[in-house]
Amino acid sequence: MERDTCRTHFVDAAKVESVAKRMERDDVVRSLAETFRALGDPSRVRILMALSVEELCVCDLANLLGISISAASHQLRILRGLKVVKYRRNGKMVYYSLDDEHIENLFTEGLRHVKE
Amino acid sequence: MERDTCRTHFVDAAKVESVAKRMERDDVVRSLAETFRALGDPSRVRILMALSVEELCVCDLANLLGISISAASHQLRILRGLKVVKYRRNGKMVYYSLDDEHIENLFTEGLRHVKE
DNA sequence: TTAATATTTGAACAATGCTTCAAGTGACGG
DNA sequence: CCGTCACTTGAAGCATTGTTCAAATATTAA
Repeated sequence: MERDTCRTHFVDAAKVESVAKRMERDDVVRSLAETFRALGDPSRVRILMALSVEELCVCDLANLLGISISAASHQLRILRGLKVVKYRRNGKMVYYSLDDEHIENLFTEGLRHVKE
Repeated sequence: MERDTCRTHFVDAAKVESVAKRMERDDVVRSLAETFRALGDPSRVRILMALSVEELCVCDLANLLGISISAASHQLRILRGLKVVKYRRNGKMVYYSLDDEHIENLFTEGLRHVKE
């Protein structure tokens, strides 16, 4: 059935089996990928960077990143949906901040990696 | 010039200025985003998951994930290019493993986040 | 060298994503 | 209630991405 696999039996079936047992469920894999993808955009990385310093309103964020308020809001919506950022409303303004310390850690660990 | 910004002066210019100083250079932002995006795909998350257990050849990986060898190789190329995984050749086989412990940490920290 | 195997690569196609523009909420003040 | 301001949302257009198929490379064995 599998047409595109290795023809020999050099595949270590036992090894594959033992690794297979350690794999997470599909929905976990899916949301993990979604979360990483959410962080995989320059504007959204800058948002994380800014919010790792302090909370900001949408307007300040947009000014800081040099993008339109609409664009900023769209990005924040994605991050919000994945619990990367949280927000609080104060009158007309909405202030965003990082959701939890896992995000902070993800961000700093990522930074360390790209900086070698 | 900026047409889509807030009209009032409720923008906290001092705050924005101080945050702006803490922002990383553009190329750092760019590669951080690239790295996160590289992790932002279910197949590639599974690759990380598998390789966090032990090194595997392309064929075993493809079997494990249920994707074609060609597809696996394409994904590995992306991860290789971003120093997420490294490889060693042994005869005809190529064994892949995670590049460094930053990646391992990124992965486990991400897992913790999606699992609440 | 030739054949076989493991992996890589290129091109093409459908699907997804980011940005912009325009219209829609929600909150406050007059 | 009406207008304004901060923000959100929907739709359209264009770019990017993941997969597949086919052809190419690399290594080993005969």
